[in-house]
Amino acid sequence: MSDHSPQPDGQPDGGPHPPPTPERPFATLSLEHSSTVDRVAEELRRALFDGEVGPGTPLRELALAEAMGVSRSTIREALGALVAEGLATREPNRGVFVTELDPQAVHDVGLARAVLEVAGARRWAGASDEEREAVREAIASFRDAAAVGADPSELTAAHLAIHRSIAALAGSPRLLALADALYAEIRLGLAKVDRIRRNAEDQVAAHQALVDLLEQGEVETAARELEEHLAHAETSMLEALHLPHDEGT
Amino acid sequence: MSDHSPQPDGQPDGGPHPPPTPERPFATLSLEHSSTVDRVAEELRRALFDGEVGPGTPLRELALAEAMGVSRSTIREALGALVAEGLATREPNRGVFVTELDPQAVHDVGLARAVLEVAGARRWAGASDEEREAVREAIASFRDAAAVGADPSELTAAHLAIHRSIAALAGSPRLLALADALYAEIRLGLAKVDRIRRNAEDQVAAHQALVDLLEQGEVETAARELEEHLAHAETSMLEALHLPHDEGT
DNA sequence: GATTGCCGGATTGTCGGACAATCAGGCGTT
DNA sequence: AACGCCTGATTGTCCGACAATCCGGCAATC
Repeated sequence: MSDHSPQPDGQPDGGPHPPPTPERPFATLSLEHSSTVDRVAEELRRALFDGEVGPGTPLRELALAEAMGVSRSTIREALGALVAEGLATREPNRGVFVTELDPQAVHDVGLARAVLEVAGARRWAGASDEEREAVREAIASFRDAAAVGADPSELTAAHLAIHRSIAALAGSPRLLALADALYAEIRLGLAKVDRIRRNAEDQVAAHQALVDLLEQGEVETAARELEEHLAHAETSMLEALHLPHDEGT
Repeated sequence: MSDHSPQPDGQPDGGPHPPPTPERPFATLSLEHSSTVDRVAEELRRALFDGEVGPGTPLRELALAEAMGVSRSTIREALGALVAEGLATREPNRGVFVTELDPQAVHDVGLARAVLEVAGARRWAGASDEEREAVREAIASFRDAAAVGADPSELTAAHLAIHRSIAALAGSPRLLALADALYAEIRLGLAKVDRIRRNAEDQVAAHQALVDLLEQGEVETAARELEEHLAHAETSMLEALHLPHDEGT
């Protein structure tokens, strides 16, 4: 929860820069300093999300250092970041391991999601125009992705982007940062079992219906609908995790 | 968000160990490994909360290393932890500084608090007995502290402990971890302006009334009451931060 | 045969030193 | 006053080192 928007990759912030004004001529310019640690952490995240290293796998400092051609110190710092994001777990004097999602953790993530997203949905009317528009755009992207039959991982990303935009309605960077961390954990759990996706078209329709309710001011109905949707998603994810017989690559 | 309970000191978890059973004879035993980094981080937190180093102060690696008699690497790691908790901010190539709370940040913290605590309050009936009991105990402690006229910092701690116990009602470690981070930021902001506390007895009564509502099942009323309380707390904190003329020491 | 004691390899935790890259501020030049 | 340059301070990253800790296996013990 450091810079309060780890933005674990995948969902672009959407917020374009403010236009330049006569008094502030270069307001559009910005440049992201990328430290080595950042790049290492990013690469590790990618590997986790792509399922290249499964839950429980130890992340050895020396091995990683040699593999990525950087010093052990740098790896150590990057691992610290992953641990802080919940993607990995540090066991003192034993090392850090890719986080394993037990049913309890899945439930907790579901619970936390519900609180954040319902809070966002309830604030639909009070949110800014940009925030509401972001939700519509997220749905549109999801619809497009489903239409062209994108791969499961892209569908998942687009799907989560919708929920993220809903959580963003609350207008709190800190809450959004937590939501991002939760979505990252979800992606971690779904890395290897993405195929379980049901009919994408149905999903699009369901989410569209949800937003329709919001647009019509039926906030409470939408909130209940959302909670149900999330409860369903949770059991669905539990099933997926209980059938880890994926047989070796 | 690593172990999901940084427990930034102050509020003990309250949850005692599960009793030993015939099959698990030593369930009560546990031992906290304290690494050097942990202790450094803890000492830094203390210094921040006690106002020994004010917001905006740069935390120089070399200086800290020499002062605390540890290596720069260790300091660096500890600073990373503080940054991850939001207590400090890292500016690339410039160093890490004690976080300064601008009005916008205060508002965000207030917003996030409201979401988390209201969510907890709404779940009063659904929470476990221990969690409800924790709220009552927190209030009792606060009352005691007010009665014996404890110092402001202790009062603040006891006060926040109440709100923490309410957030805990939601039953989600992840949400609670975020709440802890928020309380830590609040403590940071209040480090030097603790005296603004109004009549402690009134505060006790107000919180007692809130819990009474919950006990009576008036959840929605309690939720509204709580939101109002938090909004008030926010403006009160803003006032405090706008009068930083603390002079001397 | 189960428990205990001990050894060895692997890995982390911490240290110290080193150096390039970057930044802030001062100083002189134009 | 704006620009360019230099210097000192600080960070980012690297390397090598060593003790502490942990795991596993093997031998000794009851």
